[in-house]
Amino acid sequence: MPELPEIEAYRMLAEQLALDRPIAEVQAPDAWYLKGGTDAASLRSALVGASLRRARRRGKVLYLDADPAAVVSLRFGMTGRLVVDDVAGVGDLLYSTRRQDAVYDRFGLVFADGGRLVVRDPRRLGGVELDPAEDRLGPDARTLTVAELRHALAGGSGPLKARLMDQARLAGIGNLLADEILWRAGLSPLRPAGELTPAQLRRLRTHIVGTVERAIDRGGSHTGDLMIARRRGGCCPRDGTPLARDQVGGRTTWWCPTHQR
DNA sequence: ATTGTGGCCTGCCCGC
DNA sequence: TGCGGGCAGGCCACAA
Repeated sequence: MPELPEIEAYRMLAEQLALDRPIAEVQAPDAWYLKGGTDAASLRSALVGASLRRARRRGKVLYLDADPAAVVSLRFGMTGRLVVDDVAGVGDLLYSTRRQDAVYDRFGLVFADGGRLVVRDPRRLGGVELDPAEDRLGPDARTLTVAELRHALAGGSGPLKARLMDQARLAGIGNLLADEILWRAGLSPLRPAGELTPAQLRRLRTHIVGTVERAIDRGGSHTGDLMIARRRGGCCPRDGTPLARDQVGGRTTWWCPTHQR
């Protein structure tokens, strides 16, 4: 599903293909998909005649900066893709259908040249917002510092994994990346978030940034080394221990009780 | 304030 | 072989 690495691919696609093309039409056929009080009329008013100048990303949110000034945020849930001129930002998406069907188009910008930027999301778990509040998200996981991580985890009594996936504290980590990061860092997903030693904090920060960067290079959050074992009967690729399967933060969590402490 | 839970959405997989 | 109940999880509303 789209986590930070997939959204980064979408951002690059938008930067490559969608900038500086005057917008002729806004397609917003699904009012449910418009969030934060946004409606189709306000989107048209802000965007028709404008052009996109920049595509930014913070965590799992893609921001399109338009000129005259307007910002559109795109969230992709777990099955959303970005498609520009029929070029998809990523290939297969875990848990999403491979069908490329226009009935799943939830939002679109039609350019004056006839091309199109589309959010294609079968399960409608994503959303579009005009001029969103961007400070609802924590610092981006790709460029996370130790100080930022310390602050994100401070005072937390809940499980470490739940904090890592809290987008308001740390933006970009989803369920698959969280499992992979904690597995690589050798930390239990269940340990209290606020009780890491300075050395563990540094180690975790290294693995967050490193795992994210590697997933971007390798083409997605499903490319981690733990992923092949993330199934019933799966064993730890590092030490062969049968993996534990728990619900942590409401999410299915696969982890190694031997080397994750 | 923080933490936990349920529901939304839909395609697909597994077991009967 | 066909069918239907779970399952997947990002995110939000809500409860404690």
